[in-house]
Amino acid sequence: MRIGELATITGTTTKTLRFYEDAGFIAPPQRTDSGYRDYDENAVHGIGFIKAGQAVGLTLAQIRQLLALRHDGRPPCAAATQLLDARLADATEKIEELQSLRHDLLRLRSLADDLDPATCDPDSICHIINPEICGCGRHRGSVG
Amino acid sequence: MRIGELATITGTTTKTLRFYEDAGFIAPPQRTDSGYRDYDENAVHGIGFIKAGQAVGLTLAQIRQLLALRHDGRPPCAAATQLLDARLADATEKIEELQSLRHDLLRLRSLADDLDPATCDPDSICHIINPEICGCGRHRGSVG
DNA sequence: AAACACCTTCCAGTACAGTGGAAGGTCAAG
DNA sequence: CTTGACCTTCCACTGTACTGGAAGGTGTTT
Repeated sequence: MRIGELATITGTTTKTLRFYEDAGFIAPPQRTDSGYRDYDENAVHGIGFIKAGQAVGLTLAQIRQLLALRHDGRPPCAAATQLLDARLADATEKIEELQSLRHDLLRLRSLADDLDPATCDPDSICHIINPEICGCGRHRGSVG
Repeated sequence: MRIGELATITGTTTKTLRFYEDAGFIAPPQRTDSGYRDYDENAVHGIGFIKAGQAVGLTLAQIRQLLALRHDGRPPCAAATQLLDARLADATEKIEELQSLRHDLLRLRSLADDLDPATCDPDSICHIINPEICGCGRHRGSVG
């Protein structure tokens, strides 16, 4: 099948597929006489793996590690399990950070209803968003 | 005060402060005879506002909007409240996504303990991370 | 006078995962 | 024989928030 069809059935774009090939995430496919890429069924599995990895929050760099193991003929299961554990710890931590951020936001939100814009001091720029009352630095990392 | 001192007391770096100035987040300060930046107390408030905004998850672009209002002599309170509401919705949604991701990760993790690497099919690359069993596409956006 | 910390500007690079667009080739239908 | 959909390569760019480093000036201390 050609690149457009593979893009459609895997839910990506032709741009992305060429990018994956250039970056070594999928094997370069056969070519037709006119130079068009000609994929087989395995390509669908390859893209599926990348998407599955992304769905559980792996980066392409991590997915690349797993692919390298498989390429060497070794099952990537142990490495995958480690990455899963790391993601699990990440996700748990991020949930906690977001919950703490959410509490701060709710607090500021009710403050916003109580404060009068007319009493807002220009020097401090804003009396709602303010280092005195925001949880400055408490949500470590980019809590997004 | 000079840039290094301002960096220390605001918890940033001189690089970042020059970046903020270049990008219009803080007013260019006075200069000494030798060309050194010479900040006053208000600069501390300016940086404090930026940090407070970041602490509640605003982007620099959003902080810039609020600064523009203040610059025009208008209190940014109403706009800040809107941004707070948007962040609140964001955070709530992201928490839900992460919780769903976390469940998937736990499921995969226990699967990983049950499956034997020796039975892992090379064509599908990995029997743990797999479009069939991963929540492919269910965690919309970069759930990070 | 030399060492050292600090300051200046300017340009380029980081991570991440692609995306945009130009310039041109291929193939089937009308 | 031309239209339109699809394909090719290649290079540069997106957004976010900085960060690194070169080349050189300033200011205080020893």
